[in-house]
Amino acid sequence: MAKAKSVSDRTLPTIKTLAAHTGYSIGTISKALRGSPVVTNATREEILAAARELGYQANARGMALRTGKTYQAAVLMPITSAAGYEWDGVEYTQILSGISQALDGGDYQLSVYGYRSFDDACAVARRIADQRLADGLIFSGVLANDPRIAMLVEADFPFVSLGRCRQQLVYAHVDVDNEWAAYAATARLIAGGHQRIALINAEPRLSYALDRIDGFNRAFREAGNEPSLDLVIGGDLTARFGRDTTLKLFKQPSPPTALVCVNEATTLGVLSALSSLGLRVGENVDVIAYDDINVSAYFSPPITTFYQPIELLGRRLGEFLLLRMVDEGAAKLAEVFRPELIGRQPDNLGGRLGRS
Amino acid sequence: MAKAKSVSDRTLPTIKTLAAHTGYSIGTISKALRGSPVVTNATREEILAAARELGYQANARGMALRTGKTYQAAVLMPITSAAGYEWDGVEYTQILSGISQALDGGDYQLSVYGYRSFDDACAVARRIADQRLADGLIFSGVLANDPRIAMLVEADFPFVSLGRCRQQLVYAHVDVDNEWAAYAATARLIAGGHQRIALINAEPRLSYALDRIDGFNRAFREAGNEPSLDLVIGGDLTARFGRDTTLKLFKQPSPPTALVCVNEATTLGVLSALSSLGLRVGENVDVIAYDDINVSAYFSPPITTFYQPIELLGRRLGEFLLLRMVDEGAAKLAEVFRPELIGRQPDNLGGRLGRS
DNA sequence: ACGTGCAATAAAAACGTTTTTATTTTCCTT
DNA sequence: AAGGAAAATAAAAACGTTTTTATTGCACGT
Repeated sequence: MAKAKSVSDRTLPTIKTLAAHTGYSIGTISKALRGSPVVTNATREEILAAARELGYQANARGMALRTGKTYQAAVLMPITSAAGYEWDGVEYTQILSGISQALDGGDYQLSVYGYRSFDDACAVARRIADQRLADGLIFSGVLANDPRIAMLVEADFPFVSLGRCRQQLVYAHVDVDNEWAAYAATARLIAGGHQRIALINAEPRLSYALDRIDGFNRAFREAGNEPSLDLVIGGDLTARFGRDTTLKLFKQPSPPTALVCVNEATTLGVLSALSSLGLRVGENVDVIAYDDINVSAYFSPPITTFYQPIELLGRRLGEFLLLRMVDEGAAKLAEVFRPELIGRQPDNLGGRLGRS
Repeated sequence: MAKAKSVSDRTLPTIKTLAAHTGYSIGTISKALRGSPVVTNATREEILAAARELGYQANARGMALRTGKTYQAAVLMPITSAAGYEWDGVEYTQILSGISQALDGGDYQLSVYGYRSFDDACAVARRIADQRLADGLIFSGVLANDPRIAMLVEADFPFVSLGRCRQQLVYAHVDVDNEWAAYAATARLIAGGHQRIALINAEPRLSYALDRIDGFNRAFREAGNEPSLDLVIGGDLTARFGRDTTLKLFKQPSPPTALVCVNEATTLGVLSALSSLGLRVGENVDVIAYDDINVSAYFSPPITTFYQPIELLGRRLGEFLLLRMVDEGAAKLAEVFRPELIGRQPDNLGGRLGRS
């Protein structure tokens, strides 16, 4: 039985193969392939033809070693522990998908680094920058005071963050306008007659959780009311958190009459809790949420949400990183998306707002 | 204003730095660091101490170039197009998380390759193997007759697939026992008195979709009934597909009385449709589903599911790949997980089965 | 005392590139 | 027709490793 020719047997054509094949020196081959103007057009054509013929592909490791570049774009990804896994972090599929789209066809390869804790994330980021494991870095889960941003800015290492910190630093980033998002949702509920509004929020050390609280407060302030700050709860964004929190809130002497939920997983938990409490959305209580994987339309009842174009955020992250890696200034690379309201049955706040 | 020292200014310690620092030659340094037995213990200690002191870390590119290894583990990931994004592929977060856990601490770096179509996936797989862009490959979405498996086996390139094809080939894989899973769900419904059972399935070119149909058929056969094959529908596994399909099924003259749903996204769509049709799960109709991101407990009503340990599958994929890359035979690297039933209200099939 | 064999280390080559420096060729100027 | 600048290409060096080959020093047996 003849053993199949293993992929490791064959040897790939290198620049040397091309040199032998065409009679030019390896230096000339290299220059021709890189499009250097010092080689004659005729020579270049000849070499390119040979490259095509032999199926030559530049060896990334050789290039990397010589140039010092890695041709890797690193992404930090939170790793969930197996135990109580629930929906958590699912939007990462979209983010990676977007980044991958941006990188597609270019020279950069997407490299994923998992981390288990924030400290871990910092350590990994530092290692990537210090050892130049990649030419650039993308990460999310930005804290109000994020040491990664400070460190990377200081080191002048190319990166793009999904989210903004609260320090006065210039860096490339993409974000959702969380302040406005929370403001708009809260204002809509206030206009609908609500005073006791709960905010099911992310952990308050996260920068965007603070932004949401700011928007929440602004809505009350503009309406001339005191914000119901006792109803602002932060936690991990799982369905369980949504349910547990809701059950707790409605045990209070003065429960909320409406809830703003920061993602769909918590929303699902909130709806589950409301249903088990015998409360009906749109009648006894109102809920406004934010999309991440866009299934709110299928909840019972369907929930009015603000749509966040997560995949687009991902694509922009990738695009910005590419620019940043070719030394585009960080100042220009910033984009903040405003979520878009998608009204759904039976959110009849619009009606209550006096429109009909 | 003094410019911050950029990360690209400093030069990292190399094996040469260590050589200069200790007085040994670079060859000896290399051997000492790799733990070769030819160097004296005293020398090794001395060199390791110097390495620690200078914070030396081996340069992956240098190693890669010399050894021909890439120290990259590639993963093929489906890329969803931005347009109608819905939940699709969210389980990839868990899979990547599991793989990342397996790779953690080792020498291999996780490299993600996006693909937009099956042909694209094949092309990317071939490129990875041909050009040795990575030392190993993981992919999912296996077809009954999957050209990637045939090609990689033929080339003897290390890989692990999530899913099994229907060709007689020896290759490392991890899978869910889909035949059994569908069998168990269908049998449970048949025992509960159902005859007209729908199977909301993946596209039938996918190997596991066929496995599910097999199990579905076996359950009917063992009960001595004709399977309701007209109620087996394949499609993309979105919530929209679940809803549209359900609405269609219940317009038929002879609609199903129970449904088996292949993942949670479709389940959500199915529930949404049932609700809009005025049907109540556990009363007019029964539903059994399969977990992917484990939120079925929060559906209204909560749905009985078979739990699939997706993150564990991911971890096993990574573990198997590591073994495969050090030349462990593929034959030993196979594991098929059986999902576990998680009964939830208001699935009262248990009651109807005559237990009480 | 003197090769022998072995242990320890040094030196050199190689992996596939890019880049710098050197050489050859061409062609223009006088 | 000779000299020299410019153009084209070749040669060599370098990136950081690992591995193969060469060298050194030393203990040993005779």
